[in-house]
Amino acid sequence: MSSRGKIQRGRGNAVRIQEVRAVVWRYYRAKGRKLPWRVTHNPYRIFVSEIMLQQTQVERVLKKYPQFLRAFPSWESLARAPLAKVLAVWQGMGYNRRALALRASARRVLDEYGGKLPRDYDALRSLPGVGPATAGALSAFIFQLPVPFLETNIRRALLYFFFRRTRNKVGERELLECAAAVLDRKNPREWHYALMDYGAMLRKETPSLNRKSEYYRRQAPFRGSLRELRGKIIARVLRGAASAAQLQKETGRTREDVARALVALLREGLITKKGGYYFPPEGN
DNA sequence: GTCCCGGTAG
DNA sequence: CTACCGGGAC
Repeated sequence: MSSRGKIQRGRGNAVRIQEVRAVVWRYYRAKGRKLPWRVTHNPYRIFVSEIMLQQTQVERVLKKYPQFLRAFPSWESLARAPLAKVLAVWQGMGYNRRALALRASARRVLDEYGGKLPRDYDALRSLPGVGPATAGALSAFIFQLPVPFLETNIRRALLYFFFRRTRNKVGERELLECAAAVLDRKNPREWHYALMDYGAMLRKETPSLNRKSEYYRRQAPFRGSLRELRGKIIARVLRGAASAAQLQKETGRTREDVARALVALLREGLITKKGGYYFPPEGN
């Protein structure tokens, strides 16, 4: 913590932390969101939701989540599913590599951990598609462990509570220390739900709060990007095999762009190629 | 049309 | 640090 940090030990700060907790809990009791992945304790279901929620708004996940769980209700069913099927169900979520990572994680949970998600943070962190935010969320939501973590809503809430008058950018370390300080160790699961809901509320009330975070990055435009093209190619190939020429014509993009996208998608295993035609990934 | 929102991996 | 998706707000 920096010298002017807001959460150094001391009587005043202890009071401040109690106030923050009280505000957050009060808001949660009144306006907390009842989300499908919050009413379950099934590790698989919570794991799926956390992968889906990466870089993806709650409203979109709400739509896809039940469909995905119907198609793949367990670690086993997901692990055995053909990649093409998983990608097909995933369509609309964006960032298709998450679907690969999700199935790969299911396989590792079965093969390495006998179908039981490990409690250990580093073991979670080593699963494909699981970074610090997701590992922390899984620790809290599945295992009720007091692991502080940062994601966008938590970041926003902490900036609001502890750095509202600060002019400078706030670093991740500082924010993580705040997260650890306010964490209610009696109930980490509900505490993080509450803090995230508070942050989500702030987004509507005070836009752009997160720009005070060092973590904040402005995004490259989506229109005309390779990302957009990749998504289109995957969606197209799932409907039926296509040649590069077809893909170029149908997407209206340059041959170079199409070639670049195809090479990358092949390398990542999101498509396959046979006799000049591109297909969804092969079975098993 | 332009901008905004959101974690992980290489 | 950069690449990865898509929908919704303005």
